[in-house]
Amino acid sequence: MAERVEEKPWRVLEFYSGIGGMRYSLMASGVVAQVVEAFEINDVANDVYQHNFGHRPHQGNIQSLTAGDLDRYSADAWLLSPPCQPYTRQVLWLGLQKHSGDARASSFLKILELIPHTSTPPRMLFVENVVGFETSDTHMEMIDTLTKSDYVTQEFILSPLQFGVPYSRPRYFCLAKRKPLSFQSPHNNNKLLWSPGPLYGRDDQVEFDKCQAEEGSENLLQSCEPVEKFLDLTVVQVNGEPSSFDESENGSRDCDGQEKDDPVSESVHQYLVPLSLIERWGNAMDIVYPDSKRCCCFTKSYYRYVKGTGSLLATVQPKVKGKESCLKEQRLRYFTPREICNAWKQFKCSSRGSSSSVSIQFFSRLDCGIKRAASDSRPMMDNVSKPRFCKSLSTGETWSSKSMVALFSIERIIPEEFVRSAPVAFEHRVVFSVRWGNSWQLWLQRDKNGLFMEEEDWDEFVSDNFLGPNDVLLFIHVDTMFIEVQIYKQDSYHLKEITSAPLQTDPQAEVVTPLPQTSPPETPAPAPASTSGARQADALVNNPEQYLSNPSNPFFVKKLGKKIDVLYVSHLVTERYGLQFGPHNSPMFYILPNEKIEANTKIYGGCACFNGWAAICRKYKLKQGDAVVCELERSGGVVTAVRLHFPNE
DNA sequence: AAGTTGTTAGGTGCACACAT
DNA sequence: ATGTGTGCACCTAACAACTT
Repeated sequence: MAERVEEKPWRVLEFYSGIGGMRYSLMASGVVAQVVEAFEINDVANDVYQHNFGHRPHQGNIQSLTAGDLDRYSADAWLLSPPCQPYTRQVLWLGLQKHSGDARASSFLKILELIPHTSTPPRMLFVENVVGFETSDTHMEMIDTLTKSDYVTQEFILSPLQFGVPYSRPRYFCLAKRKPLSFQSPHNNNKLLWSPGPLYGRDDQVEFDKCQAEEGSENLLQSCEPVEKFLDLTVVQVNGEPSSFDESENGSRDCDGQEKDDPVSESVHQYLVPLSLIERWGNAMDIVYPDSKRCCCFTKSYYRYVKGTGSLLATVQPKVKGKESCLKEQRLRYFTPREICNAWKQFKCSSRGSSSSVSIQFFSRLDCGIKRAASDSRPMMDNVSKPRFCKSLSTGETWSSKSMVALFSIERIIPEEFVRSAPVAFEHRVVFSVRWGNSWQLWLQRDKNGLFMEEEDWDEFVSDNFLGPNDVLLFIHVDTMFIEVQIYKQDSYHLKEITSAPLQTDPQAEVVTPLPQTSPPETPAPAPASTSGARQADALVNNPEQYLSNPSNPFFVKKLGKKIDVLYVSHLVTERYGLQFGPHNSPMFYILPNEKIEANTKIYGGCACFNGWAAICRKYKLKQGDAVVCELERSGGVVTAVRLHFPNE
C-alpha cells in the first residue's frame, strides 16, 4: 500500500469509519490522500469524527449503496474495518458464530460484491478485523470475490508489540491491489504472514507462520518501550502504604483527608481499583507494572468491568510481581483515557513504525479508550439506531416537578420527535426500565405544551433513583411503550453510567456508590440462599463470580442431587435479584461452552424451574455432588437463558 | 422447642420406543 | 396388538435450616 502509483492524492473511501482511527492513521502515514467520503451508522461515532476532521460521515445503511453510488467517488482506495463481532472468540465460544450469516458481516460482503459492477473499481483495498476473521467463511468469500475481481492480496496478523509498542492487540489485516499493480515482494502474495517484515521489503529473518511468530515474541517484548513511557505525568503513582480507600466502592471517596486535599493524588484516586473488585476478580486481572513491556487490549467495557477488558497498572511495585496475595498492596489503578491515547501516539512516534504502510495498519480503531478521550464526557451509547432523547438540568433546577417554578415541568415532557417513533404506543403510558431490573409505569397526559408524564409517577421515579442536579438521563425506545433509561452520574472527571440501584448521596458528593442489594453488578452480596443446600453448593465453588461472563448477571450455584429432571431457581435467588420468568412452558435456553440447548421454563408450585436438565447432566457427565455455576441471562427483564459454567473442569 | 419456609427426594402418571 | 422399559413432567411429603 505504501507504493505510490502517481503524484496526485489518493481518493479514499472509508467504510465503517468509527471515530476516524483509520483516517488518522492515513494522515499520520504521510500518504498524500484525500478521504472523499466516510460511512458510519453510529451517530455518536460520527459526532467524534466530525469533531476531529470537520466532516460528518454519511450515516446511511452501507447495504443500500449501489455500484453507481460508489463510482461517483472515483476512489483509488477503500479502507474497510467491518464489524468484528461475528468473528470474536466469545461468539465462537458460545457456539453462536454465524460469520457471513450474521447481518453485520453481510453488509461487508455486499460491498465487496459491488466491486465487479463498478466502472472504476478501487485499485487498492485495506481490510482490518479481529483475529478469527481469517478462518471465517466471510474471509473465504472475501478472498474469492477479490480473486475473481483481479486483486492480489497479502494478509497479516500483527500486533503493536511487533513495532515496539507495549500493547498486545493482534489484528488481522489484508492488503489488496488490483492488477496490474503489484506488491514489492510478490512471492508473499496470497499468504497469511505473521511478521511485518515484507512491509519493509524485508524477507530475511522474519516469521512467516504463527509458530515462528510466537517463538519470536519474547524478543519482541524485549525491544518494546516500557509502559511507563505512556503514563500520564499528572497521575503518577503514589508510593506508600495502602490507604483506607479499599472500603469504598469508588476510590475517589472515603479516603483520608490528606489525599483528598492533594489534587494529584485525588486524580489518582478516581482510577484506583476498589479492593472489593480485587478480592473478587484478582485472579482474573491482567496486572502490568511501569517497567512492563506489554499490556492487554483495552475494550469498550474497560472501567465498567475488570475481567478481560484491559490491563490494570500496579502503582506500587511489589517484591514478587503478579503474586495474587500482594494485589491489595499494589494500589492497582485503571489506565486513564489520556494514557490509552498516549499509547496510541507513542506508536505513531515509534521509530520502526513510521513507515506509511505500518502506520495505516496500526492506527486503526483503538476502541473505547480513544473514544472516551475523544468524546470527552459524552456517555457511550449502544443501540444507537433506536429513537432516544436525553435530559439534563440547567443550573439551579432539580428533577422533582414540585420544585419547578415554571408553569409546566420541562423535565416531564416527552419530545414529540420521540413520540412520533411509536405514536400509538405513547397514548396513555410508558414503562421505564433500568439496567438493574427495576421498572416504573408512568401515566401520560397531553396538553398544549406536549405529552407529559404524570407528576406523581415522575417524582417517584426521581426519588427512587435519587436523581441529582448533575445527573443525565438517556431514554431509549425499546418497544411499544417500553423505554430503557440509562442514568449517568457525574464524578469529578466524567459521566459514569449507573448500572445498579443508586444509594442516596451526600448532596456535596458527586459520586454514587452502587448498591449491591437489589442487584449485584460488580460486588454481589454473598451467595443467595437460606437453606443448607444452596449454602453447601456455594461452598463447593470458590469465588463463583469469577466464572460469569457478565459480572452484572444474576447467578447461583447448583449442587446436583439425586433428582435432576428440572433445574430449580430458588425463591431466594428470585427475590434477591427481582427475577421475572416467562409463563409456564415459555421457551428458554441453556448456554453451554459449545452449544445452546432449547428448553422450557416451568412454574411448579410458584417456583420457577427449567426442564431438560437431566439431559444436560448426562451429556456433560455431571454426577451427584457436582456443582454448576448458573448464570442467568435476561431479555426484557425476563430470564431467557441459563449460562452454565463447570468449575470442576 | 415449636413453627415457618424453602429445597429436594420420592412417587405417580403419561408418552414414547422397542421387543415380542 | 400388546407388554415392557425408559424418560420426563408434575405433585407432594419429608427434611433441613432458619426464625421466633
